[in-house]
Amino acid sequence: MIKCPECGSEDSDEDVKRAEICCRKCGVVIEENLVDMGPDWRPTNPGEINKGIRVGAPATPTIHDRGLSTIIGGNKDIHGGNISARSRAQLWRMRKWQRKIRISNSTERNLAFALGDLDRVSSILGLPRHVRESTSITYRSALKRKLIRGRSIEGVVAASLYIECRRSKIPRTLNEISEALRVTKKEVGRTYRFLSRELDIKLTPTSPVDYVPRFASKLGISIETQTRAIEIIKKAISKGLTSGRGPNGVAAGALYFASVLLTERKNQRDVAEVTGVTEVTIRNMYKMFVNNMNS
DNA sequence: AAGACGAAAGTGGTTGA
DNA sequence: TCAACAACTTTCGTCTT
Repeated sequence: MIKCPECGSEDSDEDVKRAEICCRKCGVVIEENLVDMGPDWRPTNPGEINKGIRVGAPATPTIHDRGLSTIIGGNKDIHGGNISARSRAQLWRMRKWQRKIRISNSTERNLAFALGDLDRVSSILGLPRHVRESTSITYRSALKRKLIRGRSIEGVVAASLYIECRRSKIPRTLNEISEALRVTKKEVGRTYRFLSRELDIKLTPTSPVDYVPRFASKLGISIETQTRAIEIIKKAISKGLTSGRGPNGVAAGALYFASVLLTERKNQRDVAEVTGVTEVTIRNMYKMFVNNMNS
């Protein structure tokens, strides 16, 4: 168990889904971007589960050929000795063809690029592995259905990522994703709607509640205040005040409101900064909460 | 001086004819 | 396809602490 650097409590909470460890007492995030320390092998097919096979890389959707290709090695024989010029030439030709076959057509090349982007971005955003994998699966099906045509690779990666984050209930805002991938927010939004229609993916609207823990820990807001913010949001939802309003705006307003109520006041600029909405929106949400929550 | 507040105009997306 | 519309942003001036 890890000791919290803020309050010294040893009661920490490991959230595998969000890849975070946070303190149960004060809510501070102790560790972010957890690395899965489990074994990096796993059965590559159902039959192998029982056999307990422990070798070989797993087939992973995050590499364009699922990590199953052969790599032809260097110019030494198995004893470490040199090999003849003729064999060397042959090896060279074999490698050449291997490369060509591995990334043979435009589809494969596209996938290789896309998965590279995905890898980079998901580490920037600190996303757990399962999101990365399901994103690459989504991307593959988009590719197979020829939905990439006329769209940028980054745009479709961004959209797939956005979809999978929402599905796994660890939403990232359009802002965060578009920034990480250098795609405009507009394009991500458009592509995301297109994909969800074409691939028949139905998403439940994001609940502002899902944003609270992450925003709160970035702001250094205590668990009590977080809990209060969540209560506020739930109450607002049940009164129908949130419909049509951006979930991150609602989360921002509720966090600000809660921080004022519990005398842990944060300034609007900081809240605006981490939640990706403007101070004006926070004020509007705040006003709305104040006017409607005194019952 | 920094932060909070509000007004007003602008922007991008959705909707319904 | 286009105009109306709501949500949100930008900008800026004023008030409060």
